[in-house]
Amino acid sequence: MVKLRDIAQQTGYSISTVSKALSGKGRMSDETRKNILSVAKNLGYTPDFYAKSMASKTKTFVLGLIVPDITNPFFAYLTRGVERACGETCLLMLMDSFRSLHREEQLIRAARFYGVNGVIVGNSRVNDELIDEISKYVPVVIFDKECKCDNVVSIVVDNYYGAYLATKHLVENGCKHIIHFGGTQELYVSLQRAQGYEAAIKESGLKSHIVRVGYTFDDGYKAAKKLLNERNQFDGAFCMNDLVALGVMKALKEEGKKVPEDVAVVGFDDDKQLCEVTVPSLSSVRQPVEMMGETAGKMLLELINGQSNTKKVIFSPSLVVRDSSARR
Amino acid sequence: MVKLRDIAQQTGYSISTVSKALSGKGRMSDETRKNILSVAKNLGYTPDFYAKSMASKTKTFVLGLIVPDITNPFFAYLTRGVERACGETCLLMLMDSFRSLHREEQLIRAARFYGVNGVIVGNSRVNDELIDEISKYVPVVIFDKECKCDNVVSIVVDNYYGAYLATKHLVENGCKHIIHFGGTQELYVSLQRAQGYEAAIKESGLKSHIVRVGYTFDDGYKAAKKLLNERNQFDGAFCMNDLVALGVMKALKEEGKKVPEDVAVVGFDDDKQLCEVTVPSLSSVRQPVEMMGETAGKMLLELINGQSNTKKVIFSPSLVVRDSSARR
DNA sequence: TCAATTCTTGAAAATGATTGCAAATAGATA
DNA sequence: TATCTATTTGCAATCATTTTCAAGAATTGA
Repeated sequence: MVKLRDIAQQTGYSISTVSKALSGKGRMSDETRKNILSVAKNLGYTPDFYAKSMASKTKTFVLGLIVPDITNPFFAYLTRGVERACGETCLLMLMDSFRSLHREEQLIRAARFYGVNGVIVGNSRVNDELIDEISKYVPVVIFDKECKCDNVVSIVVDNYYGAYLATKHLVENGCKHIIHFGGTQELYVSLQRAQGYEAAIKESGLKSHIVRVGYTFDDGYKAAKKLLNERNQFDGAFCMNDLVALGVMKALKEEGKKVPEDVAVVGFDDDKQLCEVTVPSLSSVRQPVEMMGETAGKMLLELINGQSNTKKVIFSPSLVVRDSSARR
Repeated sequence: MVKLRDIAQQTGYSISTVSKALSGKGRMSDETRKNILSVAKNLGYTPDFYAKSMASKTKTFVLGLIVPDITNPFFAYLTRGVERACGETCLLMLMDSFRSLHREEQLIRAARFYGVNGVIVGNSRVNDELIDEISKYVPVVIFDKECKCDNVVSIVVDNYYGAYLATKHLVENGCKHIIHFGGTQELYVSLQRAQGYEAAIKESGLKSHIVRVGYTFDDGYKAAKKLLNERNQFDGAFCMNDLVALGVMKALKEEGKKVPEDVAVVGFDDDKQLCEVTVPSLSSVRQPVEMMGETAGKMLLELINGQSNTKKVIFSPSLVVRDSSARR
């Protein structure tokens, strides 16, 4: 491990001169600097991060981002947003809890020991106590959850509004029987979306019909299959997420229904890899994930710098209309 | 920021005693320890990570994983594999270079200062010099690249064989005119796949037809569209990756060709989110990504522990047959 | 009561860098 | 030659912690 001392010995200069030569701060003859620089390069010198950030009081920021499942595109794009907020000024440490509560707790605790100056927790099931505890030591930004703690900023999406938008869109496209293929009841997100759906339905004088399905392709497929076999008539489907929507579409196709002519379908999440690639392409409610990530990063940096002006940021989703619901 | 000195002043003990009390290492009276601990808690003391890890030269057992694009499912699953190798014994630090060469270099250099004991570099474009340099200080595992350096293990996939498998499968399903929708020529991976395709074609006495396309959905779509408009006849398509395959399928559908009846299609990468979700579901060549990640993690741990027995690990891909190529 | 032993505690060096200030050197001017 | 200025360089303190070693206090046994 090459240190300043080694370079000093090689060149015959003092440690401080070497330091100044490398940082470009001190004044010295060109010859000296050139000499030192070349020796440093030869020896393959790299500054010790810890020593450096201890000696100079300029903090090098490391932001920690904890996600439940990195293979989920939602979190992948979230990551990208945070990264953008980091820019060149700080590094991002991404930790995947793999949906394990235990691991998530472990990671949250570990974060503050690994030189992390702040933590972003994406969509966590961790109990509030842990967040409270950790936020005493390290600023925290958290998704889809609120916290009274000083050091915490919440970032949420208006799921209600997104569901409302999607349903309204189906109504405006002439759908008369719109089924909501929803998630399980425990999840707050599911509840919000179901309520948004109901509001739009009621407003339009239609009858609401909610099926509790789940979150996977299979969940959507099976539920739709069952409904169709039971001769349930419907001409619109607002689905919990894109995967469910695709499952529904597959069932429809198998049963000889055309999308969007017979049944219009809208998903949620707007996973582009999925929505734009299928035939027909899938309409979906888009959350501005990347921007949310960027905002999270910015908020966290503000918190770290002690300028926490905001407690909560709410994002509005928008509707992306593609072929699966374009009836006209 | 509360430091040891503050606790020392409050309690009247020396800094070193305080340090020992907190770390639990030194021997001292219970009273002293209890006293120090409570004051530390009151003041909300948190150890300075930098000072700590500078003073104690202890290993942290954090593995660094650098990927070019975390939104790419391939790397997301790779990550999952590495995580599995980590288990409970070490933590994973994931860094995304966002396909920026500059950032990748920055990350590789930075890695060894963040308490990272080893680095896994996924699919890097970084020049070998940097790898050589960094591997002097920290063990490295690298994908799709080889390196003579002592501290480096390479992990590669037999792309040639994968392409061969896919093409052979099309032949066995009765295809007579199989087109390869390939990637650009620069990429080593593209070249290997094209060669595997050619070998299988030659072996079967058919005529090879390679179209240099690219890597995106649009690339596949446009190329297929063009071929069909030019009245090029083909009944089989082996594509560079799944996205290209889906593009080709969309073009086929638009031109009234049925998959797999008129044209059988096979992709590469076996991105499940894509392959299983489309209609028809897409046959694809599967790389054992997750296992590759796990192996990478294990290799790295071995390197760290100084038992580097292996220099290179080659993985065999396999073919996953789904509806898009199932003719019988 | 004295020596031996154990327990508790603190002084000080080390970690690898930064940085203000002083010293040394060189060149220029009187 | 002495003085002054500008330039170049290095000393030493600092950062927050760990850790070794030794000193001092308390306890034990004879």
